[in-house]
Amino acid sequence: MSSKKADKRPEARLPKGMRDIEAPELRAMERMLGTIRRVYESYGFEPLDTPAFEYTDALGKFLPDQDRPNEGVFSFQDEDEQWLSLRYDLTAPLARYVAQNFDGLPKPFRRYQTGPVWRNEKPGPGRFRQFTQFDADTVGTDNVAADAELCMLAADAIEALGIPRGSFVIRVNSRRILDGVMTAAGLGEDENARQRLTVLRAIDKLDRLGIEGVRELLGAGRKDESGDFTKGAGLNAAQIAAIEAMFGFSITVETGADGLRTPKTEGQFPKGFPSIADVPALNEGLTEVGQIIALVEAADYGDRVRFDPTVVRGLEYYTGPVIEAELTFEATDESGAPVRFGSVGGGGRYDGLVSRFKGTKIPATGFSIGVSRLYSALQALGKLETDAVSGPVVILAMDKARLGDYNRVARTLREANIRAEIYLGTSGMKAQMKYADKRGAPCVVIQGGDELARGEVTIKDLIEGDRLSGEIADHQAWREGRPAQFSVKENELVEAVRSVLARHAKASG
RNA sequence: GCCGCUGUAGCUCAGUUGGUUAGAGCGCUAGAUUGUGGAUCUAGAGGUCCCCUGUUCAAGCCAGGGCAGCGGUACCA
Repeated sequence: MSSKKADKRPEARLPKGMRDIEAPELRAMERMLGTIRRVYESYGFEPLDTPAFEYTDALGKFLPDQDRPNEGVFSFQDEDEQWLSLRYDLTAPLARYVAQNFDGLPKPFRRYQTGPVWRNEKPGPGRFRQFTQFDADTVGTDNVAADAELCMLAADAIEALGIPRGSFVIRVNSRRILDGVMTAAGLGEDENARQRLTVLRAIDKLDRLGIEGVRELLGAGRKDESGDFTKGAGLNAAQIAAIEAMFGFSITVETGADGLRTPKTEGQFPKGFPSIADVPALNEGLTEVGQIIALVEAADYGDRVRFDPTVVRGLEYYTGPVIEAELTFEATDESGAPVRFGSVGGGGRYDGLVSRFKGTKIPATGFSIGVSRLYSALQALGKLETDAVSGPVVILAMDKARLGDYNRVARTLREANIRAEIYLGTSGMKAQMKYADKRGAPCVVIQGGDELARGEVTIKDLIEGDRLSGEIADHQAWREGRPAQFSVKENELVEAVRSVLARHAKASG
């Protein structure tokens, strides 16, 4: 029988696409962020933090013809009716910060930043509405050395996290190459803007759908397994062949007698289309990617960074080189099904983002790691020490009148750098033992009337006790035998606890 | 947004052609055991059978509508 009162109780539940992160993951995540931070710091980037929300117009998310914030971002109105939005990445707030503080900043300005971002989209497996990014950006230079550096930074960060060389690749392309190819294919005019977007989306899906699927999307369209039809770009066979020709473009680096490296590009369109040298955007794009490849090869990153004309990235603001960090190994999930991790980070050059706020041109380039995705990958690779922190030593509250003494015991352990806590509940000894077990305590400290009278403390090694329990079937014997416990004088407490901790550190290491 | 699948205890699930008081395992709480986490045994708590409407003497089961979750797809700064 449910009362009306009960019906009014709120349901304890998470908003969809949100999640709680508990101690083991939180600790592993923090170690991971520390590793990435050290790499970013080593390249000279400075930390910056900005607020979770910004004025919506500063984030640049207005629909062209509507006075309301775009869907996809969480927005609300301030008391003065101005629209505010939760940040959906860390780049837009950076652009605002740089524009606002431009005169006082060193140029180029280099900063790193991590924190949660929010997107109001349908959540999926491994996709949440709140997630963490870790960005490094260089603002105020159009030097491709900045883009090349980001490729190396990405490789260093991923490797520092324990992903071995050969299990990941940093793929580089340029938006100008894509634009040039589309121009060559006859899609350069303004009226083809929509078609160009469709073409980019189709190319972006090459790794997932294969060449056949991309052909369908470039042509009439494609029907997926669920029966849903995706309209294609409507290109003719010759145009499709021209786009496909791009997949064969290559860049090689030649080292001359003087030790200087010169990039050499190769590729050609089918008959009836211009040569690549005759399309300015394409030429510039290949040149800048060639320079990046030459720079990373000179620094011995050539095995981890390579040109890939199918990299597209976001459609909205990239203007030059685009980079994507991809994991190339496969793993299996709990049910044994294969999982591909794919992209764990990306970025590129966005020359228009800061300029939105100022009249002058301020080029910028950046790279962003998708922290949660990378975390799942590390987990699948077994590169996370999730149990690196053991539970605290639990001091049993045997006698309430003696809480003062127990506090002294706790303090002694803490001063010796040992995590320790007094049982703070009100239940009896049995429940306290269960509590210590559940907390993952390596041992408990027992000081009841017997020990007090002798000036001693009893230490029970829970891990050793658990092991011994396998050999004891009879509960009476288990209980009365008091396995894995011993008593020492009060002043030997720290030493005794340390010996227990050391025993298990060895056993697990 | 579109397509498909699934909704029964905290979790995983069973539930007969529609038939009385809806079950199991695990988990949880307590006792056997007043100073001992495991094992064993016993007991207990825990249910809007997703919601609404309909069919029927009778609905967890049938029909219609809705909602939610999952999977795929689209979009993704």
